[in-house]
Amino acid sequence: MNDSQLDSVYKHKEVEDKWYNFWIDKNYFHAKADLNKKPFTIVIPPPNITGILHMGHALNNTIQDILIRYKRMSGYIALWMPGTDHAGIATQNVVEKKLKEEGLTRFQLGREKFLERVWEWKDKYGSTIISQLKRLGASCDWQRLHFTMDEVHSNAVSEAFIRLYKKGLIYKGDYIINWCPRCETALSDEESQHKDLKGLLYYIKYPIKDSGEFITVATTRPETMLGDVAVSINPNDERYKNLADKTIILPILKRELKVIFDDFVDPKFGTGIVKVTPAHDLNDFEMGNRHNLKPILVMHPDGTMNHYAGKFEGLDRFKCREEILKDLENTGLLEKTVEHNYSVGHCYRCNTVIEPRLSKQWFVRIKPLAKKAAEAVRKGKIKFYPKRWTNVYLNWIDNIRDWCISRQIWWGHRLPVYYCRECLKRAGELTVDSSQLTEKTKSMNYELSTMNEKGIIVSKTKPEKCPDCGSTDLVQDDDVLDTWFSSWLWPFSTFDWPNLERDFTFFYPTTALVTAQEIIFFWVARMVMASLEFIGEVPFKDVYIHGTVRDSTGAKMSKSLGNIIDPMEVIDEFGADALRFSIISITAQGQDVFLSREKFGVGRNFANKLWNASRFILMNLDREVYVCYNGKFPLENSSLADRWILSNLNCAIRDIDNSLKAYNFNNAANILYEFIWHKFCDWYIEFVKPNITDIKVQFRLVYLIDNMLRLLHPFMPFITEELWQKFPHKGDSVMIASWPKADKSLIDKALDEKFGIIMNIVSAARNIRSEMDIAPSKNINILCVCPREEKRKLIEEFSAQIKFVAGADEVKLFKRLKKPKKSSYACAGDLQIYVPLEGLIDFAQEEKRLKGQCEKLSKEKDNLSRLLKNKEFLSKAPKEVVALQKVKSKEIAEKLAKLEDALNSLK
RNA sequence: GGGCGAUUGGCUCAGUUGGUUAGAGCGUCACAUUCACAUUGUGAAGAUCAGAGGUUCGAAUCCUCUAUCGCCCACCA
Repeated sequence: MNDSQLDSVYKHKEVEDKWYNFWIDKNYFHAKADLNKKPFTIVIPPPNITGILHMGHALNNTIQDILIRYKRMSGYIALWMPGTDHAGIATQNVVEKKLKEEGLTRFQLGREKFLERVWEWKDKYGSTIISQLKRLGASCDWQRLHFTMDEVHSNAVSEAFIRLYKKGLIYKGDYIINWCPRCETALSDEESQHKDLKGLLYYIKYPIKDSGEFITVATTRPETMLGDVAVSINPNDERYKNLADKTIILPILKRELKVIFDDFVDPKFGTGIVKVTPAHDLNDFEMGNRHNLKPILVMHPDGTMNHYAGKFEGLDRFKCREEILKDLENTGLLEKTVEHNYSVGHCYRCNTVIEPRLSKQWFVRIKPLAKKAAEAVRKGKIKFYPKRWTNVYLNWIDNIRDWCISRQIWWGHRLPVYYCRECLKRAGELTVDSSQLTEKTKSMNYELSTMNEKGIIVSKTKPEKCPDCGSTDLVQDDDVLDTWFSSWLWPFSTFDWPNLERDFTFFYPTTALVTAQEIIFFWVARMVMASLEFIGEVPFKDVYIHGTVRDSTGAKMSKSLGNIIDPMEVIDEFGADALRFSIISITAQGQDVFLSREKFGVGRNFANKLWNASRFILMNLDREVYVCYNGKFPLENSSLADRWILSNLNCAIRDIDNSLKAYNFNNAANILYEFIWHKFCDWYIEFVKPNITDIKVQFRLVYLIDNMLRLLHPFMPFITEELWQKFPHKGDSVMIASWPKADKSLIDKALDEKFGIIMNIVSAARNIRSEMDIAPSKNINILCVCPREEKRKLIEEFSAQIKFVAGADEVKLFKRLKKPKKSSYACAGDLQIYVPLEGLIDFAQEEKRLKGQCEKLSKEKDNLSRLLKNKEFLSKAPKEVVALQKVKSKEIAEKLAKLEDALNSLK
């Protein structure tokens, strides 16, 4: 007996920090380029600094850690590049909220002071998520921790911007963009999330000038009528041909509107006449361009109406809508209101209804980049797992529109763009109508017009003077770049691009990207574009898209719904290993995960089972094993059980490898669960228990545990390290131990069949025991009838074990035997088992039990005989299948006959 | 409007290239605590694989249609 006594329950709290610190101290997470080895690289999807770890992160990072640990053990130089994202709008919102509590706005503070506050906030809270990742066990190379606002990244961002600008792929232009009136910034199309709303369609009468007649237009946003400059009709619409030279009077404002004819208008929708508001609707804007109409912007950036709105000036857009409707109703111009379902964009950060707004913004001309990115995927240079995302990606990228990259916020990478006021003045471009600007927009200076290239200087640092006119009156553009403009460089900016060195050459392109479906467009596609553009290579080879984490009702987990399960609480209660294992084992490839608290019991119980199996072995381990363990499984004098478990171990290794290679993580986890619990613990340990003092048995157990711990380590890093260290082992840590290799020569399916005979006997005996209500304290005798010599020998060999696990006094073997009186019967495979019950037998119960079995068998027999009479089956099915069915049929018939005999002899 | 996913025992999900006995886990029921583990063990009950049609000797699996749920995309005034 060994003196190292373990608790009977695995206590994760005493283990996790200890080993994490140990790994850190040993510097195991650091990946150093080594040309003699192969690289395996993953860049982390950088979590927002505003974020705290949620279950989506837990899933995402567990998957990455599994891959990284697996590959690291397999001999790769495995680099997991960590970092965080500055998350422009999100972070700015958080800090602004805090300011509000102090009664401050960012404008009162000014840009510089405000940014100081954001950095303060970042220093204080920005690393929360990093420490949470550590608790999860993430083996990131923390020496390389990056942040998207670090200098390296700012430099990369400027570099990218300038290169694209010089290639003519970045431009500034007037366009209808998605405007969030709460964040007061432009958003990309991807940042505007469409939601279906039940709304109303308002039919409004517009008077025809000097006629006393009206036309009717339909709109969902009446407030935008204040910006109408025309009404539009399909040129083929016979109904309205007479309106061609008429003038329409805009109600309320009494402005005169032209009538234009445009194919865009669908005669079947509404009245077939559309109001045209080029400053607040994309289609209207395009129509306006086609017909040379001058747009009228009627709102301030904060969504209140400006002076073009006349008496509605100062009202919020929705309040304005109400007032206009009242007004129209009072003047009899509101013809009708009908219910109408439509979809409206919402800000992905604050959920405010997006206002389409004419605005001067910076755009990336994306089609040339997208073309290459589509090609790379079509040619198979990048593969999606599961495959179906390929089409989603391609569909998006084939229909891509230019990317609006400027944001009117302060937290982010400021555009590397400077304006020469002198040049702009001379070009007449500096035309800010200050009466239109609120305090906010004034400070942002955002309407500074720069359509003329002259006067625009794109540069990483502020130039001393204008290269054209020599003026020193230069100002930097106030806007910052979309957060994703730094994210899309992430796979190579983390390698200090454009100053690429050894590490880059070694580790790039990265191997796999693990992410959620939500950001395929935001991030995945754009990284592909950026890498192809700036590096000339794909950024990664595999993209694994995992599902969304939902609660048990299927709702997406979110703070606002209050259905969050906090991973930190789960780690406290169940342990990090339990969290990791549970979430992985229930996540089929690419399927959404439905979580509830109870599900973490699976992992915890599994950890405890492993703990106790190890405890049992450790309790019985001789010192000699510690001294002499050489990592081998002693095959001399090995039994069927030994060869069986060894075959199954190698089978498991092979299948786990295949599963991991195919990104089937749940499969791999379940193979381990099945092997460790139901093969190793349930059968193997039970079978070696009688011989536990045998040193060879101990070596074998240690070998098996050693292998299991290695295989399980990527999934459950903490408990495997804790146990591995307690067992005889070579090396300093399981996390750098070598990954087991499957020895296919040891895999033998015949062993399963042979060992299955033993298992069947035990199961049959247990079944009888249970169904016949035989108390566990009462021992039984098992009479085994088996005509075949070799099988009898086999059973003989294991009689001690069978006795042990089935609670039998004796296992007697017979070549032939007339059914003994007063005994219960069972068939186990092709052999028969009797358990004499000496007066204890309840005939009625036994009859019922046997009849039940008979029924099952005869159904099966009927099915098979029908099949075997089917001529077409016999002629068309492969010979092997037919032969197999014949054998089966014969076996079943025999079994059934014997069962019926047993049943009859009861009477 | 277009696309995708799901539908399998009470619940949550597996199910590789079609092969005839559809698997787990949780839950349920019964029994068990001298046993490494009650976070346990043993046994049992429980599913005509959403529906219809088709291909095939043979379909949970392949095809078509339908239904329900969910997601994504889209410039439906």
